[in-house]
Amino acid sequence: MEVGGSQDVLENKNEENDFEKNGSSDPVVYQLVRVECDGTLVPATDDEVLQFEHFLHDEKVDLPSIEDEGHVEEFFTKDCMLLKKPDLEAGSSKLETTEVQTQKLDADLEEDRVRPSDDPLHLPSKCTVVHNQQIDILNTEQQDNNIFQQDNASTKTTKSTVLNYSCSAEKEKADACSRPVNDTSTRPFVSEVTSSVPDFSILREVCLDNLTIRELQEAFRATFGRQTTVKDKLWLKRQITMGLTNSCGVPNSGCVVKDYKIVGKDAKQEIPATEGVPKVELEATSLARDQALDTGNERDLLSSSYYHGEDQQGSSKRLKRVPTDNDEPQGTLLAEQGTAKRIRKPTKRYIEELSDIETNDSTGKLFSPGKRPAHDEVLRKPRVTPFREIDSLSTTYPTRKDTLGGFSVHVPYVPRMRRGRPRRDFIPFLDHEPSVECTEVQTAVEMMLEKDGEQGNHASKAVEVPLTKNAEKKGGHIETTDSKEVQTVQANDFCSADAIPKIKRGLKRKHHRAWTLCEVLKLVDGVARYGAGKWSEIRRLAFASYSYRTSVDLKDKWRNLIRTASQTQLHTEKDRACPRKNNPYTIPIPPSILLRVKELAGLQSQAGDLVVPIKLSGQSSKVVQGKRSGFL
DNA sequence: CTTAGGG
DNA sequence: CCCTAAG
Repeated sequence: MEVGGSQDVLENKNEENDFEKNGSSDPVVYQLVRVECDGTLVPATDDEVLQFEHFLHDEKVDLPSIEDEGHVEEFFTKDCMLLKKPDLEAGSSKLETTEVQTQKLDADLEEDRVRPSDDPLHLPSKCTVVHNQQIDILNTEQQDNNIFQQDNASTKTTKSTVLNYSCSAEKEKADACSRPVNDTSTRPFVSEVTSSVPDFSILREVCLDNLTIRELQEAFRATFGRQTTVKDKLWLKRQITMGLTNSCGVPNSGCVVKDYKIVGKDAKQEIPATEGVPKVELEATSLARDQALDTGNERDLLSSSYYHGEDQQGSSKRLKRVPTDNDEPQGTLLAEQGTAKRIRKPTKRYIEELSDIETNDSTGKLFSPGKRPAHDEVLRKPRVTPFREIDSLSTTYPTRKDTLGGFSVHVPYVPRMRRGRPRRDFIPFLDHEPSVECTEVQTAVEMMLEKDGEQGNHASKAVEVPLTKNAEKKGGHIETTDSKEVQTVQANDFCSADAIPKIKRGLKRKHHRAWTLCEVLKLVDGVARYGAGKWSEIRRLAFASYSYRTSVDLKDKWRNLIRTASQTQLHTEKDRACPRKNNPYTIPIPPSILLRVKELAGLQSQAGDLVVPIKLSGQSSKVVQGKRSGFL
């Protein structure tokens, strides 16, 4: 069953939009919802979903451990929160850990949600990801690393935008939590993290309740090795506690951490440190449930639903893991090592992103929906699914064939993803474009062949290549990208993002075609006949043979002509003095033509609505001695 | 799709 | 040339 579930992940997701559904199915589904002030959940809008998707995606794909906390934090600060709805059927055993973690996390999140005003950062409405069902992700053929990614991919397809952030996050969290101080596991990031983790031995016994926010933050830092800007005491406490105890079953309040154990101040319960990490966590969780430890209402809700499902799968799902609860981290370590999965090495990107996020966060500058999101979002997008996939396969980008100046070449292909303002700071990917080399030749040829209009039309239009491969994803993702400026979750796009736009750019740019004298003449004539502004007409009638000149081109050219004409006139004499100024590469336009252009321009502007074209039967430039030519 | 404009 | 906003 599990397996089947996993396979159907995507499908399930699609179908599980409605979080009302119970967790009868295995798949874990996250739905993005908005939590209103009153705590009600409202389905997120596409935009919101979009945002989250990115965010989530990032998280999942490359985020390793501990940092998760940070992310979550970010989440909050951004007024977004991840909520998992635990209809619980634990997925496969593997997943379980995650699941459990998730549960806990959710609890935390919920907690946060419940206490909106605690933190200034919390805004009235929030975005929440609801976890509808458990997905047996782990069973998927993809291994840990890929799982989330895959998940994302599938998610994207869904318009409903089901997000499964918690999964990874949870997982990570689990890792973090379970990670013992001396964890020497082979996991790359783990070691890394570990190193950064200050010895919280000093925190072995602490009563978090007595700490100030600042102290808590400090403790947080000590525990997770990273700074936090969260000012939510409760949250901090919980995080810290969890971190120290490797447990997620942390009461909302009144608890003391003792030797990696949580000691309920209220004497409610004592949660054994779950060294077994996730797995153990599960146990712990269940335990907690039994004990009805937490006072949190939301918690109860969660647990109820959560456990609801659990009963069925209960034993089977649970890790076979022996409940050997060693309070000792070491034990945890061993256990961890024994566990095959949960190995995800941090991506550089991830790291950067993370830091970036933090940076931003610390800045205290919550991104304002207005501006930057536009770019960032777009930029980020690409990396999300399609590209990722590609990336993993081979670091190459998809290419398409294009003909430039008669040369057939492969150019990186990227589907057009946005319609918003283009990014300007990208580094031209054009260098790639073969057209450069060909250009000279071609232009030269063209010059000589001004007549044959049809020539070289190939280059002009980039063919819309159906991206079959990315189709699905695109549908879900890229497409959505178009949505205006959605406030993006984060602005850290720099790494992956910028690459995409460039590519696209390069592809699209039409081959440059120098205007020939002949064309200019025709243009001028056309303007004279039909009037400036009738570009389509002119193009149709006068440029019938030059298919590569669009009305826009004509317009642009005309504009340039006017510009040069005016300049030339003024500086005619000067030009002689400074011949260098004349661009040798531009075709010198005979003064006569310029003159005429000028006149026409003047007439046009003057006439205003006197659109009536002046009939110049004669081709000679001089002919047009407009009555008003004097004006200019 | 066309135009007009800014880049 | 590109990209967009307006028609």
